[in-house]
Amino acid sequence: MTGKTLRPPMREAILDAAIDVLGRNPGASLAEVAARAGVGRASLHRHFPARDDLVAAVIRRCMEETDAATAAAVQDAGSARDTLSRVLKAVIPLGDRYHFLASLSSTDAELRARYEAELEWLAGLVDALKKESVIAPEVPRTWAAANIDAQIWIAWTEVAAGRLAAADAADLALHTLLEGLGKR
Amino acid sequence: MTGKTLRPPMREAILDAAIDVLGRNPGASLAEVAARAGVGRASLHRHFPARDDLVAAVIRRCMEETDAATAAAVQDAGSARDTLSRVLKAVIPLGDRYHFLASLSSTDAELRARYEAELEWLAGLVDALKKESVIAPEVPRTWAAANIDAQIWIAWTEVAAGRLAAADAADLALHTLLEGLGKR
DNA sequence: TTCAAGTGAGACATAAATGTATCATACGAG
DNA sequence: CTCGTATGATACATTTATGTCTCACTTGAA
Repeated sequence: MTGKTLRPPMREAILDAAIDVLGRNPGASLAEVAARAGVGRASLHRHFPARDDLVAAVIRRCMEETDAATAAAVQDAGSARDTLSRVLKAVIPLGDRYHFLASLSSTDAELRARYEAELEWLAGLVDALKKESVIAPEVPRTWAAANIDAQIWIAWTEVAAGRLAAADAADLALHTLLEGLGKR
Repeated sequence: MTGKTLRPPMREAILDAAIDVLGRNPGASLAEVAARAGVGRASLHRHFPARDDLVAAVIRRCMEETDAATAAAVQDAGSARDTLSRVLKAVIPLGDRYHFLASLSSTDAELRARYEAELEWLAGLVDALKKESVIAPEVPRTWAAANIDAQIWIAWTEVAAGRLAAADAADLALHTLLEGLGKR
């Protein structure tokens, strides 16, 4: 049948473990990643010959996941404000993935370019929000963008700690942004 | 005379370099720190025998600096809101120091305890701000505290990047907090 | 000038992570 | 059952960071 996507998805298990372990401690050893994945260290090297290969694969996977999660939120028509709301709801559950991208320092040119494109898109959303007077015109672009990133991270942290439900965290993040950046 | 505090303050230069280098990359080598300080690697080891000694000294120094900077802001009487304003103005220029403490994982019990005390104090300030109706009662304590930390970091980043003046960044951070956490 | 203390440079030993190779085995397809 | 593939365990070589040590040099004080 599918014959390819079935069978022990060891590669996926390693990537999940890497996000978890390297997300907490970027300097963690590959032995720790392999142990977390319940896999031998040698097997890890079979799938990812060098450490950089693993890191690049993790970054690529995080990008794909966040892209997939936000695709629907972005495509749907509507105001920029609604887009922001949908993006927050979609991205906050992937906070650990998103955070991995932010603390990224890959030498891979393609990944760098994709990340730059993401930042550019966020800046564009900020501009659209200003046009709708959702964000005040005198708020600097970078200030607004940094605040959106921060709210995503804070919301995910609170959810991961079990202190908030995902939906509540998204509402709180949206409200904090709209009031914090909107009023003058 | 003083004979001790004068002369090349090499120790201070090393600590400054460590904040800079380790702040950007916690896994950086001591050779990088020594090079940034313009000092031989052997000399670094004379002042800080082991890596942990350097890290602990950096953390201790960051705590002392932030304590000193906030001491006046905290002692002055006034509303919690004014205290928050003064603390932001005082701490934002030390954003790199402050950030070092947040991303800390020292095994030193004393430093851990001091850090816990700082978090406790911040939580207390949040409570006081709620009593003054500066922060809405339904905003969770941890949400508010995380937002204060985030604004300090964002403000420092913008100042360090040359995109904002320190005073403007502090005003922006205060405003973002008051509106974001205050209105319902 | 002389002397003591501190420094830089380099050699050195050690520890840890990384990457490679080998081998026995488990597992699924045929 | 048999074969081929992938895995785990292990050993190994290599690299890098760490920490120690020595020695020549500079500097400031006596």
